[in-house]
Formats: sequence, structure tokens, C-alpha cells
Amino acid sequence: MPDNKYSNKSLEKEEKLWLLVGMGYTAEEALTAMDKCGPDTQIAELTDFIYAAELEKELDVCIRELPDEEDEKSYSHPRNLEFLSNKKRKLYKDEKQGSRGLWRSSKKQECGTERRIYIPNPMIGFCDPDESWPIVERKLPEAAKRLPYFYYENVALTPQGVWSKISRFLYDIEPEFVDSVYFCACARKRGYIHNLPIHNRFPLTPRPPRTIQEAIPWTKKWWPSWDGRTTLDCIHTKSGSAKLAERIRQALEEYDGEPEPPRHVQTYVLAECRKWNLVWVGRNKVAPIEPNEMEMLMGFPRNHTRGGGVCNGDRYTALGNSFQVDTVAYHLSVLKEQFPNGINVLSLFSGIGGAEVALHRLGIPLKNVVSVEISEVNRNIVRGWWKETNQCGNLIEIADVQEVTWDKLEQYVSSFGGFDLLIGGSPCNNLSGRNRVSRVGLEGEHSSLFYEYFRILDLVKCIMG
DNA sequence: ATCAACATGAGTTTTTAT
DNA sequence: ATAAAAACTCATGTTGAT
Repeated sequence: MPDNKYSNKSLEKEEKLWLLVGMGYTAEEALTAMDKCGPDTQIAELTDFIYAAELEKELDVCIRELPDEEDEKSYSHPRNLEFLSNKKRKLYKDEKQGSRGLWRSSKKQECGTERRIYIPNPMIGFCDPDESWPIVERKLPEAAKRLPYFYYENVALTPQGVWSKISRFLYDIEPEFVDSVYFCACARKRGYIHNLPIHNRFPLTPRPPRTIQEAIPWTKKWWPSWDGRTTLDCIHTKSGSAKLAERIRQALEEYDGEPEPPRHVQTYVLAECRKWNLVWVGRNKVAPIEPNEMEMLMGFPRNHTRGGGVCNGDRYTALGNSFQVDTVAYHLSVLKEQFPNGINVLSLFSGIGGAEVALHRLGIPLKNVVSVEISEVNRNIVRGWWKETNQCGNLIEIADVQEVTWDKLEQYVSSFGGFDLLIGGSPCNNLSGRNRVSRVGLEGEHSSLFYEYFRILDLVKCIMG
């Protein structure tokens, strides 16, 4: 019986080894890395180490083959070689900065085993939100059917190979890519990996507005005819500057006497409005949407993130990082008839409680919710909501995913009989297109916390049998 | 097939204000 | 000192033309 597999220190090593082998490394590579890096090294660091070793081996091959190599496009082109050397140096100097892009592209040709993930267009997911029946039949792998229900989320448009890797970890389940613009008035292109049934889904009611004009009607008065937007782009964590709004106002005022500004001014203004999700709040006046409006668009109750010492900057950050509630609730709606007496939830990277709010709005009673969230401000928001909505169940708060250990989980499972749903989206900082500085992929400083999601899912699976 | 032009991001770093 | 505002950014996929 593998009951105590994780409970003592010497066997933690076995878990890490198993994890790394699951990631596609050889046992030899994994053992060497664990040997050299020490027993307390995190998975992301170990993968970086293996990557660096791999790269060095590749480099040696390149250098040896250089005299014969004439092809300009080859990796042994002097410029690329210089790049590789820099990269290698950088990796050894700063192990956090590991980017696997090059490794993937050169490796792919070699073995060609990486399953390609196709992102659908339109990004509608498995079901049309106006129907309860799937538009595609999906075959869930057998292993995935034996797990507790889980739901994982991240940005859809990642660097290459990220989703195929996430999918490989999460039991080869095909991601469901959905743009929340089919549920509300703002875009939100996200991928979801889950083992929930997909028949008999239903949307939250009332259905949220689907256009800017319905969602923020008072902007209609000032909306110029040449701004054809009917929906907003993705809501993110920062808002446009007042200086920009001022520049736009000045650019437009020059043409006040004319029916509309010239083409090039329209193009400039529209590009900035799209980039920063600006709306029309007065004559020639644009402004970023406000936190209350973001709450409404994202499906949260009014003032969900307001008050209790939460400043505006925190509200923008928290809301920009959150689930779109209607979208997630549509996927979770299938749980309602299965759990009429309520569910136990393990919520990782909870943020402002998008999952909890979605379940609550579906009318699914929350029995025990273990909520893991690093930000104190966000934990306060969730706790405030929990009290305000008079929840009958227990809310257990944990600050750091690393504190979620075998012992703690086993204790929860024995006290309330197991988790019915594990839900969460791991950080996308190193995956998002907004990031021009450290979009280094899944192994990045923040995004590698995905492996914590996987670790905890795997623990829950083992504990619950 | 190939290519350029275009659309689109749950961001990070530096400077300024309080 | 900390918080807000402003400045600074590019990989990736689509489209439509040769």
C-alpha cells in the first residue's frame, strides 16, 4: 500500500523523480540534477538545471560540427552560436531566467512527438453558450475519469508548446479554449483543462450584457460613429494613463468644427482605445473603465473588491487577474445536479474568489472551501464576501501553495471526507503577451507555479485513492 | 508556398507624486 | 518611505496579397 508514499522526507525524493520523469526527462537526468542541486530544490529549478546541461551538450555538438556546417539557417551559424553562448552564460548566472523555446524548436524536429494544440477560431469551446448540448464530442482519457473533478485555467495565447505541456501533465486532456466575449461584453481568451461532463450545461441568469453599449449605456451619448467597437478587449491589470487621454482630447479638438476627424487621427485614437480599453465619457474625452465596471463585466457583485483598505491599484490588479464568472459558471453548472447538498472545494490561486462566486451564483452550497491565495488583500476580499453572503460552510485560508502538504490534505480529507472539486488558474505572468520583459514560458519565475497545481492535484488523487 | 502587414495581449520597470 | 502614474515593451497567430 503506497499510503505513506509522501509522508516522510526520504520518499519526497521519489516524488520529485517521478514528477520529472513524467515531464519527459530520463531518470538519469533527473537523478543527476537532484544530486547536484540538493534535496530541497524546487521542480522549476531542477528543470532549469537539466535544461542548462542539455543546452551545453547541444552546444558541444554544434561546436564540433561547425567546420562542416555551411547552411546559413542552421543553429551553428556564428550569430546563433553567440546567442546560445550568451544564453548559456545567463542561465548559469541566473537560473530563474530559463527559456525553453530553443530547446523545443530544435528538439521537435528531432523526435516530432509533441502533440500540436490547435486553438479554435471562433474560440467558442465545446459548447455554444446558448445551448446545453456540446457541438463536439470529446473523448476523456480513461485515467482522467478516475480523478476527482478538477478545473485548470490559464491564458490561451501562450508561447509555443506551453499548452501541450500543460495538457501532457493534466492527463492528456484536450484544453477547452473559450473567449469570454461570447458570455459578456469583454474579450478574455482562456484555455481550460477539466474532467467535468460537458452535457447539460446552463448559463447563469440574468445573462450579462453582450455589448459595451448595453453594459455602459451612458457612454452612447459620446460614442463617435467612427469608433465601431461593440465589445471591449481583454481586461488586464493596468489602466491607461491620464496623459494619454489628454493627448487624445487635444488631437480631436483640432477638428471640432468638422463632422469627423481625418482618417489618420481616427486610426491613432482607435488604436490607443483598443490597447487600453478606453471608453467615451465626454466630448472628445476617453477614460479607462472603472473598477466597478470591471466587477460587473467580470460577473462579480457590485463593490466586491471595494473597501476594507483595498486601494484602486489593488482592485485593478485583482480584477485583471480574475476569472470571468459567467464563463466559468457555465462550465461548472453541470455540478449542480450532482451535488444538491453542497460540495467541498480546494481552490488554488483563488484571487478574489471567482470560483467561489461562480459556484455560489449557481446555487451550489459551499460546504468546505480550502482557499489558497498569496495576496493578503485578496484573502480579505474573499473572507469579506464569505461573511457578507452568510455562507453556512467553512472557509479555510492558506497563504502559500507550498504550505499545502500531504499531511494537511490528509487531515482535510479525513475531516470532511474528500474534495469534490479542485479548481484554479496558475500565474500567467511569463506566458502573457502583455509581458515584454520576461515572457519566458512555463518555466518562468511565476508561471512555473503550474507545477504546484499539478503536485497538489496528484496528492489529492493519491490520498483519495 | 512565402511574406509583409496587421491585430492582440490576467506585464515590468522607471519616474513622479504624496 | 510607499503608492500611483507614466513610459517601455514583442512573441505569436491571422489574413490577404503576390
